[in-house]
Amino acid sequence: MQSRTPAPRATGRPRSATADAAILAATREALVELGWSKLTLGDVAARAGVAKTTLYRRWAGKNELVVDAVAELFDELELPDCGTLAADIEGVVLQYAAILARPEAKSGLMSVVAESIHDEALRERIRCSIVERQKRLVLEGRARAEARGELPPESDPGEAARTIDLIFDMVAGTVVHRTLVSAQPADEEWVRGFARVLLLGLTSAGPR
Amino acid sequence: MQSRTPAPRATGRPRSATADAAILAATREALVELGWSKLTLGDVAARAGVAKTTLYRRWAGKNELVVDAVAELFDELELPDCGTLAADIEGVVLQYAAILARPEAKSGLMSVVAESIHDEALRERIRCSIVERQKRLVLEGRARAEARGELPPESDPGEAARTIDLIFDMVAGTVVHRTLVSAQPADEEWVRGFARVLLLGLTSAGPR
Amino acid sequence: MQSRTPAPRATGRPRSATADAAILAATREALVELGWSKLTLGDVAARAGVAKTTLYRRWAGKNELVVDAVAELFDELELPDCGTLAADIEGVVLQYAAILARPEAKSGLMSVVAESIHDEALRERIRCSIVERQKRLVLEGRARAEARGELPPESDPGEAARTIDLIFDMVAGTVVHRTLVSAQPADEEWVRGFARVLLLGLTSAGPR
Amino acid sequence: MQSRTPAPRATGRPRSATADAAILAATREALVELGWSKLTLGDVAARAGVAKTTLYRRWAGKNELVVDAVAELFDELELPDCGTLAADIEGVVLQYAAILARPEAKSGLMSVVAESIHDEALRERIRCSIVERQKRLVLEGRARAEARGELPPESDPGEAARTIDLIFDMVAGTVVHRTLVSAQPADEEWVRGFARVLLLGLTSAGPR
DNA sequence: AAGTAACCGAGACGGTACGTCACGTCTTTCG
DNA sequence: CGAAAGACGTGACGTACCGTCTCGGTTACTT
Repeated sequence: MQSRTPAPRATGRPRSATADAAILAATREALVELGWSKLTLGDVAARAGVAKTTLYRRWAGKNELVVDAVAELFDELELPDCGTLAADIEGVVLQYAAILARPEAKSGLMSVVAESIHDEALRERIRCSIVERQKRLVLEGRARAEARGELPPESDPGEAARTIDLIFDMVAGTVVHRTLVSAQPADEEWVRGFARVLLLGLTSAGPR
Repeated sequence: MQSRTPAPRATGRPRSATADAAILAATREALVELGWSKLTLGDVAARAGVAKTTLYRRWAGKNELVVDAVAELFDELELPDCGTLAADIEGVVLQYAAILARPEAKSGLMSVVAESIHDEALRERIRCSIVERQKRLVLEGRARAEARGELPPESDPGEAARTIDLIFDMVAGTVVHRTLVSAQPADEEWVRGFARVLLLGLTSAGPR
Repeated sequence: MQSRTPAPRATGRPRSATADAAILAATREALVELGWSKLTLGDVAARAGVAKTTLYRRWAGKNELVVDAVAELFDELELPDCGTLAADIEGVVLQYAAILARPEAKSGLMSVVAESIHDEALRERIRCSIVERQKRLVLEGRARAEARGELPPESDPGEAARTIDLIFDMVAGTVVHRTLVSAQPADEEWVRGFARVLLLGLTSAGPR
Repeated sequence: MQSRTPAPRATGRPRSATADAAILAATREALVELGWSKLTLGDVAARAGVAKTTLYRRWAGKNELVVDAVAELFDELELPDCGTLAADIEGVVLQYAAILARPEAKSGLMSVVAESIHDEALRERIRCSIVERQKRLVLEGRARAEARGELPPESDPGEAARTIDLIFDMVAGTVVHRTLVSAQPADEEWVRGFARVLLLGLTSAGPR
């Protein structure tokens, strides 16, 4: 969320801090009820009990607002130490699936990603606010696995980065596709199956 | 795609066949230039050299139109027999990636999927027009692999279906995420790495 | 309605005669229900059980159609010989009022007259089809009154024409205004009062 | 005219006062050029240099707008004291004729009256904004004539009202019919003739 | 009896205007 | 001086009719 306000002015009446929270909450609420395309800033302002101008003073448009509203959802992501790599993978997949099961995350995330295709600034904002926050978990997981000796330490840093990215795309992408496109629940059983395939693929020794 | 027209009437002036093609092409063109949110049906009609009413006579709205326009892109999907399962997997992933590299596919697909979250009918339309068409490739690939003896024949049909779905979600989801969210190209090298992990995960013997 | 058809061809299938009547009747019906501005030719065609093209083959547009539909109403105008000038005037005013009491006449007549202000051809059509048909009654009435000796024979033909026109404007205009603008019924009592004033004004000797 | 605005709010940006005048002027201009049926609110808005929405915020539709635009024309009506009843009648008829000679009055007035046949609210609006404003002149004229002794004071108030209404329908109706239906100018000579008949009819003693 | 020309219904077509909605900006008054 | 309220210009929406056109099929005159 970190500072939409370009410069913290000293003078005049300060901006209401509660308004921010109310607006983001109202945005998520509207996202659930209406979806991205039918969500209007006027409606969000009304739900938040705030004038439209107040909203425009803080965000540049619908996309920016929704990114911030959705990003807050990912603040709760955390990687519990389950003891084994397999369990850790299952854990993170389940957490990610839990967030994506919430309709405000589905509508919001997909829509802003779609919009970001034609908007570089938006893409950057998404990466900072949402994507990197998730990738952190993958990094942590790998570090733990290496510490436990489940994975060999990767000497080539470039290769390491590529692997991280691949894992991340596989985890996030597969869960999203299961949830949104196939419209099937990413429940525990499914997660176990997916995690098994993922783990095998990553740990099986094989020629490059 | 097949038949938006609910009933093929016998009487009256028949619908112009060329108009359909022009409209869908114009839709893809506009999708590339403007993206989903800035695409307007009036603009599409103008590009297609067609009246707005003609467009509304055939499609219920923006979403339906875009689904059909994007679905045509997937008609060219085909599974070349590359001789080995590994090569086949690489082949299909590459083909899918090639389609998703086109901006009209990116914008269009993501946006309608996002919209489909709040629209059951749209979700169904997407499944019929786009998803099933892709899943067919996975089925074919599996059948070939079994015929070659690369994969053991699956006796439990329920388990087989689950595996197919998982593979499909992994392939499509990962490619989409790589291409759209991570905004990195799904080039040949990446595809090789991904296919290797996927193949190892699927073929490694292991306890369920 | 004297020849909408520009040239009566000899060959081919002749136009359905019943269609004309059905269309004009449907027009009057629609005029009653909807009024001029909400009346659509498509709706009239549907009511008449006729294709829109059939309608356009016979009339150039809404105005022309309505003029013909309304003109038929005035065919029934007739001047009964009531024995005295006073009674004759009352009679013709009552007849005119009776026609104007019908809503299809009100909407239709006023609207086409309003349209005729910007359409010379339409004005001419109205004059031929409707106005002259009414003026005939005034002429007849005057002739009878002269024959009875109630009015002195007018020697100056120009002056005679001017008087006829004035009477006609007074009768038709006053009845229309009473009925449409004041929205009061032109009942027998009111007609008696109006006819008395009119008769006194016309017969009182006085310097020009 | 007086206040289309249902409630004069205190808060928010007030409505532009100049916009109202510009819109009504533009309406009259368009009425002259196009007539009622070809007049579009979009065109009026463009002429007035105003957004279409601004127009719809103030008026419910074309009819209401035209009534107000035409009503302003009748604000200038005034009864000059010409000294005699005959001169006063001539004066008011001439004034009314002068207004009706303006094409915006012709098209506008006739059309809204025609529309009012199917719209009670519109009829009421016309009565308030236009008709009553004219009837006032008749009342004034009668009062003056009585004061001068030209007309006997009417004891029965019901009969007085009926006479006023009759005179009003005769004056307004006849002038309208002359101007619009007969499409002849209501010039001074014609007015003199008409006023003479009217005066004789009203003042000649006669049995009821 | 066959040919054929004009009719008929149905309905798609390119248009124009509709009246509404949301946008993002602006001008007010109030706290 | 910020915030609410709400009017403003802009532009797309989806709909309704317009008047024209293409169909397949039907009549009634002509030969």
